Amino acid sequence: MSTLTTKGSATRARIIEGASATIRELGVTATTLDDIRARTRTSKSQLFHYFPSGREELLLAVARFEAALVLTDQQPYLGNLATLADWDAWSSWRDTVVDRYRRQGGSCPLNTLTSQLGRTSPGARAVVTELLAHWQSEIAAGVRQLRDAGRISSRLDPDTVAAALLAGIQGGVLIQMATGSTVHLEAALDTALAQLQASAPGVAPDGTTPRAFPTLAG
Amino acid sequence: MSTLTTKGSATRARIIEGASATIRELGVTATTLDDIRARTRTSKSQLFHYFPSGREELLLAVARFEAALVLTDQQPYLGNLATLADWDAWSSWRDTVVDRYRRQGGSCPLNTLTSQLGRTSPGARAVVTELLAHWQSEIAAGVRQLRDAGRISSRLDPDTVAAALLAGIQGGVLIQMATGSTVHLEAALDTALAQLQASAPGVAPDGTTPRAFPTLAG
DNA sequence: CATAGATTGGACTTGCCAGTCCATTTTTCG
DNA sequence: CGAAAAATGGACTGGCAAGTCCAATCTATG
Repeated sequence: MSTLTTKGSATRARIIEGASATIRELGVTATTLDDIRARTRTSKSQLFHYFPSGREELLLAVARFEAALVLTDQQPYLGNLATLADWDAWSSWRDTVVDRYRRQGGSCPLNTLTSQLGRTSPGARAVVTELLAHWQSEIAAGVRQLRDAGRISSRLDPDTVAAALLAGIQGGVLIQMATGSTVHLEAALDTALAQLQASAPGVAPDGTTPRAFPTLAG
Repeated sequence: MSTLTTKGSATRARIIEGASATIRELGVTATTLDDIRARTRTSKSQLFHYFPSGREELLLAVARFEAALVLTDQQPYLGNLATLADWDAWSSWRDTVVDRYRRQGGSCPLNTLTSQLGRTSPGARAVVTELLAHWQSEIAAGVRQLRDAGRISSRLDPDTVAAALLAGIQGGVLIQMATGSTVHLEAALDTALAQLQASAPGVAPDGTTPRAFPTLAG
């Protein structure tokens, strides 16, 4: 690998971003190198100069890019979860997640990339796995915070709760991809948060709670 | 469309099943018509005889086939949910779901098919949407049953709970595809069931319950 | 400035794969 | 049986898309 000049790394970044955008529009399968070339105004040799082993390598770079995007995008909210022990932090995080995916209109490039690369390339699998682990650990930290502050039942295991919550989010997004609606995503988030809150000491057995957090009243 | 003879429909079915199996192994994108031909010992003309508009049409038929498979596979357990109002029914359903996907080893052809066809073909989208709706309504019926029997809080909305549960399952399977592990799937199911049970009238605020159902003890 | 290495343009090759076509065989049914 | 319809075999086409290659240009730096 030759050392990149300023110009070089700019081009490389342009390719990745363009590829990412193209994939969002067309899907991984339908996206060809020529589509990417067209959007990024690059030549064949540039693509293979910066990603010598070709398409796979570029797609992997896109996966990393998308993963980083998700994290930097969520991080402030996740950070709040881990430090505030405050229902409002959870509530606004919930809204952020829903907003993000609603705006994204059900594309989730990472899911698509996983479908295509997951089987073939262990690298892509690792990227996704690490993203999930990171995400989950931040959620778990938030749950632990709540538990230590005595705001949820001490019988809830933070890691299990976080795993379930993450699964709900991923599934909600997946379903959004098929149906176009975010109701499942919202149901997953709201249900999980309601569960946390309902477990709080001092909440009546039937779920009635004096706090202002949304519950699942029928 | 010419009328199918016995032999004809047998061949057609063989193609669909073979395609389904091939896709499980190779993924949708990597599966070519020749792969399917090889496995099903058919000729090009047969493929296009039974699926005149080609690959897309065949894939759609596979999607329908898989959807039907999931439903007939789950139906007895789902039926129990809707009639028994019994924690054991839920527990064994939970085990069935986990078993099914664990045995399947994280392939989920429907997810893969959605990724590839969802964008292009509205037909595939419809198949998945309908499968999800069906599945969800069966779960919701079970939850309603529990509620009417007074075994869970009346404040839980069956449809919302079912939507969240379904999202958790789908997400769990999706994560299994990336990580190879079913812990998220199990966490989603266990958390949801624990939530239902914890909401039962007579359960202590901290989640302590006299019943034998697994809880999320830390 | 000079040169080595980085960057870029784009024509060309290669191979694959969906889809076409027609000839042949098999089945149905009057 | 015998014609019509259905089923099958497999060669062939056409196009597309990934990857190669080399010549031409830029950029860093001594």
